[in-house]
Amino acid sequence: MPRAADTAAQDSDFTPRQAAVLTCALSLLVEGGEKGLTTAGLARAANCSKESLYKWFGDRDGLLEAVVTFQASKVRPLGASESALDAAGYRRRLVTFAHELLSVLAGDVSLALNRLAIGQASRPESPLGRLLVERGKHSVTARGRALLSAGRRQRHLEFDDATAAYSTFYGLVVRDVHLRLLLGDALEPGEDDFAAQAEAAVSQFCRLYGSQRSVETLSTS
Amino acid sequence: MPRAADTAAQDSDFTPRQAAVLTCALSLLVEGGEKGLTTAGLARAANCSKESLYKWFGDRDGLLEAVVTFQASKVRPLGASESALDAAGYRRRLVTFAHELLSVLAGDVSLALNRLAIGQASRPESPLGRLLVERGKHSVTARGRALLSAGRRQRHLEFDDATAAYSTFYGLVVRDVHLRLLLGDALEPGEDDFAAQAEAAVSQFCRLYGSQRSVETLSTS
DNA sequence: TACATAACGAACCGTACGGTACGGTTCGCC
DNA sequence: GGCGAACCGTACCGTACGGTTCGTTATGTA
Repeated sequence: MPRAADTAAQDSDFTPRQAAVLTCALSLLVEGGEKGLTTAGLARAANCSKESLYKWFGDRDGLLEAVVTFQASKVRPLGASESALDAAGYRRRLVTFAHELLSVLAGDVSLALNRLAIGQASRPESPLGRLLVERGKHSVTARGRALLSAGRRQRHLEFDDATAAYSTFYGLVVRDVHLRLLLGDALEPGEDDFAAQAEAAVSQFCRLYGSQRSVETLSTS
Repeated sequence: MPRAADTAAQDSDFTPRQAAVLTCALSLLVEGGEKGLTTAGLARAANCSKESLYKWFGDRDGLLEAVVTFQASKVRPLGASESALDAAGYRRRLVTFAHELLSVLAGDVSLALNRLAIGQASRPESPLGRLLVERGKHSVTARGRALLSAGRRQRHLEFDDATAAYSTFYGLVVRDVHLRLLLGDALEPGEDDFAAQAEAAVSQFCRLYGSQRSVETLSTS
């Protein structure tokens, strides 16, 4: 009985059949949460046998892990092109990033997977939360830090610690929106206008971190 | 105020015995998450019979609901005294509030209950998340908004929308710390120094919202 | 055509949990 | 003292789910 964790982690590329099954598992997870994803239910919905599920993923934990890995493998792209921009152009880049961040966090699958990982947090032996953070969140964070560092290099921003600066950026953009969505709370009218929220957050961020040269251009919308 | 007294009395509707059982349920919930709270387990741990549980709380959902309202009823206090302060004193009040906010969110029972509510979010018919938000989060939010409004009245702060201002305050203070704690992630060294984090966040907040008169005093730590 | 590999589908098992029923015990009240 | 309500402890039932086994059905290869 090979450890499902190993096989799933090593070959992150699944066969087309497995990918279809995992996609189906994701949709089951979106509606119904963790309780909505049962082995029998997945087998029925995906027209496969439970035997295959256990052969491919080892056990239920392996299946959950594979779902997370599978989803993370789809969100790989977007290696932010590092071109020099003037202050206004750089500001637009920040706004775009903030907008994307909000959109991703508010997405159905993101919410479902985060709920799943949080539900497993009490079980320290199955590090699903860690996995989710490392494969999903860290890549976004890295992109954000790189974007801010590029801004510093081009003298649009001023800060010492890129990590701290990105943390502030994240806080200004996301606030408690992510948590409330996770709780099933509906957004107030206006809060769901992610473009406007991103604009406002970037304005605030630039008032805190904009360089003297650029702060006027950066902070005004 | 008859209304408030009425609801407050109804909230603490539990007999001492029931309160003891609910306290026990909370500790079961802290270790083991939702899976750790079973009717049989609670009956055994609290030395009561399952029959009594079902008599008092109806069913398991009723029990969960009772746990949430019970915990919320304990977090009632702290009706922020509304005294006029100079800029430095007001700033200290903000820092204290931010520190308390972080401490509460990082507490064991808060994390356990938030995880519970998030886990139930996929089931729209049992509005546990709503309940948690309304009884716990809203009271904190209301206190925060009142604190900011007091600051505006005393000309320490300047803003139009108190709700938006508090949202920014929350974002600067909490960032992604709450979510990462919910995911079971450990805080980086330095991040667990809530006093320092609160100081830094308040400095940033005052740079954004401090009045011209007070911004110098408010923003320097 | 004969054989092998893989997967399907259905039946099955053990367990854990929500919910119920029942006998025995304690405690307050008349 | 006697009565009834509340409660405890336990045994029990039905169900749902994770995991296993097995007979059958392709599909591909020599």
